[in-house]
Amino acid sequence: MQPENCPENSQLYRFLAENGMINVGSYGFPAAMQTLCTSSSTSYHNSNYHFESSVITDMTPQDRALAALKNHKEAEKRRRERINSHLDKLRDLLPCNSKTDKASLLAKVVQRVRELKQQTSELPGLETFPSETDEVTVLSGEYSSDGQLIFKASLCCEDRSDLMPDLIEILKSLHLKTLKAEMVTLGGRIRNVLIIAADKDHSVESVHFLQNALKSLLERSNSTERSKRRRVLDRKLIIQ
Amino acid sequence: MQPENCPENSQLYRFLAENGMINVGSYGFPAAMQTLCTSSSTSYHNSNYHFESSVITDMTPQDRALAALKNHKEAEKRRRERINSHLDKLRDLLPCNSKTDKASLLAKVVQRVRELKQQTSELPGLETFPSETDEVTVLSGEYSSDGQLIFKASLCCEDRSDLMPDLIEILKSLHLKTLKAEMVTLGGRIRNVLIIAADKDHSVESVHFLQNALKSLLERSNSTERSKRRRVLDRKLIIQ
DNA sequence: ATTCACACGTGATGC
DNA sequence: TGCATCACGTGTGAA
Repeated sequence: MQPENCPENSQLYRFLAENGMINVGSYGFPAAMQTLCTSSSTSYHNSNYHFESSVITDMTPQDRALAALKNHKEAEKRRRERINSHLDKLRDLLPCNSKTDKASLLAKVVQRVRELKQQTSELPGLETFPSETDEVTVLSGEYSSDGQLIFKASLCCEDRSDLMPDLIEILKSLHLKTLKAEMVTLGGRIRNVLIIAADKDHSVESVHFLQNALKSLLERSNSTERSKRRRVLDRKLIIQ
Repeated sequence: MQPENCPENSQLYRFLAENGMINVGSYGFPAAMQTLCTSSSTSYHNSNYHFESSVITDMTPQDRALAALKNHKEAEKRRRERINSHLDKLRDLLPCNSKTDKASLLAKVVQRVRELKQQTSELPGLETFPSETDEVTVLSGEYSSDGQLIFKASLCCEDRSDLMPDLIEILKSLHLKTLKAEMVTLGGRIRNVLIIAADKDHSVESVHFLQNALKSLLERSNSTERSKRRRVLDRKLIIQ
């Protein structure tokens, strides 16, 4: 807890304060008590203030504006704190001391994630079964003799019945041909590994588009509630 | 390239501008050309103004202040861009679409790094040899029958002659006893794995302090130039 | 004295 | 409308 940083120093604040808004501190909503959540950073429950009608009706437009401003200010502060707390966690996780730059820290994180991603993808046997974490991997691939770009795409997520139609639709819309497909499900999760051929004309863009499309596909999977997670038969299917 | 964001909207700017500083755009020093570093994503080309010496000598204090302000503004903008570009890279690396929150994105990153770190630390055989990436791992450990906390600490970094003395000094200052030590070097890099006992009184704090101390040790290793990287004999030493 | 990184409060924008 | 996020310009302290 650092001492309050005296926003009264601000010219604008002084300007407003001198115009008769004295008790700035008494207005405004209480900042929603933020409970520490493990990872997802977003627990904005209990924004339930019950205030009497008189409080509302007594608010002049100026008061409302000031209250909104204060609210906004505090919300922004909470947002910063949330982001910074995650950055601190990352500082703990990576080999760097506590006073490294935000930018350098993030650079290290990028590097580390790339490395780890590569390491795990190189591990034999781990790739065949679906993992517990969602994943989209699109490797750069090579050009075949006739100029087509051949590359590998992998998608690991919760299984759902309309996943394959969506996937097929995506591939069709991007004019991508599936040369080989490997599909493994285990415990309600699925891993798809596709070998794909892209037309020579827009091959690079297609790869990038595909990556984004797969990610949004995956987001859609996540937005559907977990409670619907039906138990499906584990199956392994290889088309080639 | 978005259209200029008209800082003239700002009240302060307007205030300054109305006091006779009309041609704000023509003043200002060129931002110091920032050299491109590999990872930091910053292409700050073409801020090349070449001004005659008269320009400098003609600077009134007001001009200098304005120039400094502009400089500062631009530097800050560059900093933001640097950070955000790293965040964008992380967005590409993780399974999330391009419009996910900064905070949520970072939460995912934390989760991912934790997972990957755990995965790789569980892999047999990979841990014995020093890796190419610097690493500090301090596992939580267990309490022995006499109340001491027994835990494992691992440190992987460039080898250097005064690493061991530093390490010993750290352990001594934290009142930690080394029960078992394993040291493997390969190609100028070293991996230390220590089994450590902490006094019952400040065991938890000691673990945390140790982690930070090891990290700063590692930072010191990095700050010494790589050119001094002497070729040392690979060795494997186990004390127990 | 200059540079650098950070936190802050604010306006804009989206839902 | 209110409540999110974001980019921005600024003040400030450390090297």
